[in-house]
Amino acid sequence: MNIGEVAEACGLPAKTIRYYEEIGLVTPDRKENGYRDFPEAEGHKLAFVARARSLGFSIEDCRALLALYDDPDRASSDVREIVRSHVRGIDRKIADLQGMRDTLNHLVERCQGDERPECPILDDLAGAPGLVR
Amino acid sequence: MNIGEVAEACGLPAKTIRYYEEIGLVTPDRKENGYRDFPEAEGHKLAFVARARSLGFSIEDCRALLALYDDPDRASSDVREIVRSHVRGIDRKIADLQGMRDTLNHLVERCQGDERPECPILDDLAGAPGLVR
DNA sequence: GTTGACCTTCCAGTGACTGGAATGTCTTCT
DNA sequence: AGAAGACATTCCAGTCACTGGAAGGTCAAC
Repeated sequence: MNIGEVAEACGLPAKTIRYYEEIGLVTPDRKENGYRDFPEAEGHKLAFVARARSLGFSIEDCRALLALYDDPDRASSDVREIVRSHVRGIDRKIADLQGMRDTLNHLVERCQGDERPECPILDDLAGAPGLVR
Repeated sequence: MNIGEVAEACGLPAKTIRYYEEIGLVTPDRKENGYRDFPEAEGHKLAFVARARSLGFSIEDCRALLALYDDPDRASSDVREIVRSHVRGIDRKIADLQGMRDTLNHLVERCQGDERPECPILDDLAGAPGLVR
């Protein structure tokens, strides 16, 4: 399979697939003309990585997950631990974002949003002791 | 004020403050010995940016907010629009992360997490038609 | 005079791509 | 046979917001 076909199949841009080869996530063959040739297994790996990335895993997580995927003697607890740790990270991010959103929503509520310069949002950012801090 | 003092005061690393000068967010004076000298107004700007960054605003948002902060003829609606747009972005991120978390939690629930290789998580990533997809 | 804390600039690296230039190859049409 | 257009290749640079480190200058205290 050419890079274009495998890109179409797994939903990743060709540029990204070349990058994944560069960092050693996949190792396609080469045809005589220098074109990459992806056997089925490499296409599967790319689809695997695409799905893992869409679930927020880092490239290094993907590398670890791929290694487990390739290892018939893996322990499923190893997989689960990677995933659990990732979920903890996601939970932290969600909590951070919710904190920001709540603060910002309070500020937006208190701002008239008209043509006048008075603005509790700027006052807060400038360090004025607001109600919500 | 030296960079170290202002860093202490606003809670930003000195490196970050130098970077902010490089990209034109702040413009400290210079002493005869070449050291940066931050007048009070520049220290306030840094504190402003530090707070805005902690609320997730991009550097370019900070630049726009600083410009409004400096403009006595601003309209508070301009401020509010920047903030609202930022909140929309945060909401999108939260929704994305919650989607990931829910999917991952379902997968973790179905994985035994023992010494055996069978693993619904890997099956899902590999594209097996799982229950939760 | 020497230590140590502070300051300076400059360069390189992070993560995960993405864009673009310059060039080569393949397929199809005339 | 030649030309167009779609595909492929490599390499370099840029993104965002810093962060680390090297090599060196300055200042205050002992």
